[in-house]
This record gives sequence, structure tokens and C-alpha cells, in this order.
Amino acid sequence: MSTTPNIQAILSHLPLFNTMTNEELARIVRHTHERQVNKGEIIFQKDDPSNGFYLVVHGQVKLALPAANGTEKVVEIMNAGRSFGEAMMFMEKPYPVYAQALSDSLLLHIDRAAVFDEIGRDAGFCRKMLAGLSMRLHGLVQDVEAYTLRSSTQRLIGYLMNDLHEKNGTATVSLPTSKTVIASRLNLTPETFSRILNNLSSQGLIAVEGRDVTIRDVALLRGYDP
Amino acid sequence: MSTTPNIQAILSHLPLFNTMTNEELARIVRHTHERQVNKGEIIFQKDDPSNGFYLVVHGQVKLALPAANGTEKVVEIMNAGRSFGEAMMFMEKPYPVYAQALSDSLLLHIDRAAVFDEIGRDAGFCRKMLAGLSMRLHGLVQDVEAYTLRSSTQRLIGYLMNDLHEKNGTATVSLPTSKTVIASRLNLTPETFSRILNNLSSQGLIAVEGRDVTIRDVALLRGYDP
DNA sequence: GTGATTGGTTGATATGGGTCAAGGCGCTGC
DNA sequence: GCAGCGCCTTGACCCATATCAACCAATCAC
Repeated sequence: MSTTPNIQAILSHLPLFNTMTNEELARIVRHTHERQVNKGEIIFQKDDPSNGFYLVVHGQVKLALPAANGTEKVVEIMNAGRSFGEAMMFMEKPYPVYAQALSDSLLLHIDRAAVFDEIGRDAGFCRKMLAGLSMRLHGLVQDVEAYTLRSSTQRLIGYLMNDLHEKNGTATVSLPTSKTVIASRLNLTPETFSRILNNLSSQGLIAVEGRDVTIRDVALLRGYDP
Repeated sequence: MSTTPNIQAILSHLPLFNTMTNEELARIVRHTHERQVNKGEIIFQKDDPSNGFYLVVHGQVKLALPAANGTEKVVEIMNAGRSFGEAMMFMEKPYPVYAQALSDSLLLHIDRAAVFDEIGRDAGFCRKMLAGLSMRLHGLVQDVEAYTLRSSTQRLIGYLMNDLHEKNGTATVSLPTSKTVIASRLNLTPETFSRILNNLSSQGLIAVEGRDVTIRDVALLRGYDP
């Protein structure tokens, strides 16, 4: 017995699979298995070989690079609905990052074989995989732009802008995880992250309360200079 | 009359196309056109819409991001045989970078329509496109690692290591373009680039003569600390 | 040949963000 | 209730790399 939700039902709601016939989906499901991970658990290590890709059904996962003296650099924070590890499936290379659960999470792992098989049968699926990889690539170019061309304050503002649930004039962002992890994602130390929030607050541009950030004037913040 | 080489012949030697039948190739060729560009010429601007991808037949192209006060950040330097612009073809987004010829170059432009068409017919082709995108993605992750986790000296050494034509103990790298462009690629100012080369030289680890860098001891350089 | 332009080097100085250290606040466990 | 631990903040200081400025060498225009 298990609390297993219906894998096929889950997949059928995801963009990557939602145009598949039941028969196609069934083939995928046959090569999919669930993986329940606890907060802090490592999903795969850097340099592990890849034989499929993962989907976050619920929970939260980070991709990160090990850095000096046990520290890390967070590359991506992934919430429910996102997939990861596709790219390594198509190459003969091991994972260049490791994956760790930020909270208790339910993942699906889809075997490379099923994906390769389906690519051969379904050009639409192939195009979706291409689109997915293209999105990731685009995101990484944005990241490179941010890391190399923008100041720490600009990176933080950019992050808020992406995650904000735009209301009218005032907007709110709920940070999806700890400030330390987000700081790392933005290539900042927690200290600097804290100071920037503090600085923007004292200028009246934002208000911070725990993980909730209120943006007084979106346009003003977007145009912030230094 | 033209000095036009045979497009089909060129394509047939590239990994992406070399398993195609003549018929398949002919379809691609029908949607391919040459583009001769002079040194310094812009191939496309950031935010231009994409309707295909490019191949460098000969010459050299850089992808770059505009930065403050007319400067730029070089994202990638591409030599003959490389392709670029694939990812944007699969999304509804404009180019996130601009492309400029670093030397007089001959490019091929392959229309998105031909690619999409061929993806529908040839799963092998699709897999190769996926592999190509995956390689780019992997490269960008490496870049992110370099920018965020490594010192300027380590980035420069890493660059030399990738480009070296490994001999026995001693190795040689011929910088593929000006030091200024490579510096930008590594997210360094020309001044810092120059100083690092100088510094490594004075430690006897490398010898620099114009664009030729000789590495005395590859293992020693690879293990260099700061 | 001469001036102008491009690419590279060198030195002096500035600074953004990191590092180190200490302390606070709010959990969770018992 | 309080010990202990994560997470966050604050302050003092430091350092890697950028910036600014001057200059040199090679190449190019004509």
C-alpha cells in the first residue's frame, strides 16, 4: 500500500506531456518512478552519471556547485512543476552540479530510455524538449549577464522583479526559501544580502518583514541606479 | 558567377548534418543562404528576432552583451565549424546577445522552417540538436562556475587549459583573437589580463610572446593556487 | 613618411563586496 | 522554560579587481 498519487495524472498536467495520448503517456509512466526526499537530502552529487531527468511534483530543490571550505554556490532554485537534469541526459557527461532538497519533496524520475524512445516517435515531444532546454539556456545567459554586468543591488532588485506577484502600484514578494540560499543564488554573501535589503528599506523603496518583501513603487525600484 | 563553395558539401561535413541522406540535405540547403560579413560587422543585434541559426564556415564571431558606456561583455568566441543562435529559434524570444564578426567571415544561415521540418522527419537530427543545446548549456554552467567561484587568475589558467594543443611536457596556446576580447570573455579588464600574464611569466610558469603562450609545466600551472 | 588609430602595458589609486567576529532572535526538543 | 542551533544582522576591516591616466609599439591611411 502507498499514498502514491497517480503518476499518469500528474504527468498529464505538465506542459511537456499534456498533448500526449494515453498510450504514449503510459509508455512514459512505465519508465518513471517516484522518489520521496527529505529536506537536506542529496538527490544526486556533482559528477554522478545521469540516466534520466527529474520533475518536482511538490517541494523545493536547489542545484548548486561545491565551493571552497564546504561552502556552496546555488545555481538554481526549483519549485513544483520544474524539471531538471534534462541536458546531461543528452550528453556523455556527468552532472556538473549537485541537487539537494530544500524541503521535503516528491520527485519523479523519468528514465533516459523512455525519453529517447519517445523522441523517436513524437516530433512534438522532441520540440518541447528543445524548447525546454532553450529556456534553461536563455536563463543561464541572463544569469551570466547578471553576474558579470550588474552590481549586487541590481541583481537583488532583478530577482525581486522576477518573483513579484504584480498587483497595482504596490507589489509583494515572498522569498521562496531562506535568505542565505537566495543570497548564494545571486552570488552574494548573506551579509551583503542583508545590508542591501537594509539599505533599500532605509530609502523607503521596500519594506522587509521576515521573508515578505513589499515594494512601494515597482517602477522606482526598477529604475534604481547604483 | 561567384566564389560560392558548395553549400551542400560544407554541410555534409558537419556533425549535425553528416548522417543525412542527400535528399534530406538538399531540403536543408534549399533553406540555407550564405552570408559574407566583414570584420567588425554586426550579424544580429541584441533583441533582434530570430528566424534560424548560423554556422561559421570560416572566420570568427563573438557573441556579446552591451554594457555601460559603450563597452561590452563577450559571452562566447566562435571559430569555424561552430553554430550559434539555435536556442532562440525554439523560443518566442529575441536574441539576448548580439553577434559581431571578429574577422572577415563566411556564415551560413539555416531557416527555422527547415529545421522544424527536419525535426519532424528525422529523430536522429532532433537528437543531435538536443545534444548541441545540451553542450551549450553545459558550457554556460561551466562559465557560471568560473565567474562565481574562481579568481581571475584561475579563470585565465582554465582558459589556457581548454585551448592548449597538448604536446608532451610543454604546451602551447595561440590566443585565437586579441587579448582585449579574451579578457572580456573571462570577465576581466585588459589591464588585469595583462598583469596576470605578466605575473605568471615572472614566476616562470608561462612565456608570452604576442599571442603565443608557452606553458612550461602543464600540471604545475593547473595546480596553481591563488 | 607622418599622423592617427588600435592593442597592449604599467603605475597609482579607489572601491565593492568579502571576511571575520560578535551578538540577537526565534525555533525545536526535552 | 531554557538550552542549543539555524538564520539573520551589524560593525570593523581587508583585499581583489576596477578605474584612471600615461605611455609605447605596431599597423594603417594617404
